[in-house]
Amino acid sequence: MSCIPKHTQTLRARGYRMTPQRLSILQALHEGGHLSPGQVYERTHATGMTETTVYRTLEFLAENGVVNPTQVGGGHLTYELVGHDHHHLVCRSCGAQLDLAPDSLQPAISQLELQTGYQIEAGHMTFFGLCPDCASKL
Amino acid sequence: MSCIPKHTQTLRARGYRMTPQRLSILQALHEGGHLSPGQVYERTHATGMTETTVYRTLEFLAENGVVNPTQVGGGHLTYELVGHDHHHLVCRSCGAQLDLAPDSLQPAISQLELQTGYQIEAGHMTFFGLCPDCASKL
DNA sequence: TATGTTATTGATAATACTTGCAATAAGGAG
DNA sequence: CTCCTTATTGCAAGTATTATCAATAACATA
Repeated sequence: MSCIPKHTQTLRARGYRMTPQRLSILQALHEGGHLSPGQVYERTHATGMTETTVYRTLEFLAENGVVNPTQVGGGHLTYELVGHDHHHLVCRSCGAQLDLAPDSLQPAISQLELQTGYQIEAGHMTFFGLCPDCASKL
Repeated sequence: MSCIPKHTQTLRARGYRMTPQRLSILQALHEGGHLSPGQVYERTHATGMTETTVYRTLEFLAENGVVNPTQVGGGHLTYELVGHDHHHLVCRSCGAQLDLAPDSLQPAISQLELQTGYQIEAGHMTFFGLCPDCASKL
């Protein structure tokens, strides 16, 4: 079951349009998990996708809450569909990555929502730190 | 009082060197708060700084825990000295930003450290969400 | 189903960022 | 103080990302 029709509705309701390019990118993210703009382009350019469109569409989808932008490692951005939520913990020294349960931050986030009145969408946060191995070596 | 001598020691202890370029970049961050690579370059190129060196040095300092890379808004990275810790909450619709107290995440982070064994350095996290105004409009 | 409005795309050009390598200089050893 | 090792820099060339604008096509309406 795909959640793509739902996103189509969301966008239409706001006056935007669903296009083959947007569908193709959503499909790629649905199958691929986190992908960088370059990886999205690789998976979609067979159908006549442009790099410009990939970048623009990913940013557009992020603004509309359909995908989450995530900073993994050294300053590079990846994107993933909302609803595939989980958090990352990456070692700043060796780069080792750990996935964290989506609700591991829930208490903290609920607390922040109460304090600020914001409706927080923190489906995909990345924390940096030192893994036990590297911490013991430094 | 500057904390730069302390960072010099840290780097030397690991076999790295302190250079005029690194000092100049640390100084700029000390005065400027968060800065993008471009902003760092603007503030330092009078002394003969290269763009390449700015990018390389910021990445180097981040790897060594001297600066925090922070993703603010649409995929662009800024850096700031550690020790100026606080978190951000930015509205994905109108861009409004709120600063959060540095210890507002402490309980959650301590919890994660226990679970994973990692030593987490989350001095500067950015959360996205909807501010009360935008939430009511959509 | 045909039509009009306007969101979206693609091509091009500009800017931002990264990589490779030879030349330089930090800082430990003598 | 001088020399040596090698971390660091600058240059030049490559790749990634963003901006501009005319041409296209989604989809609401009749």
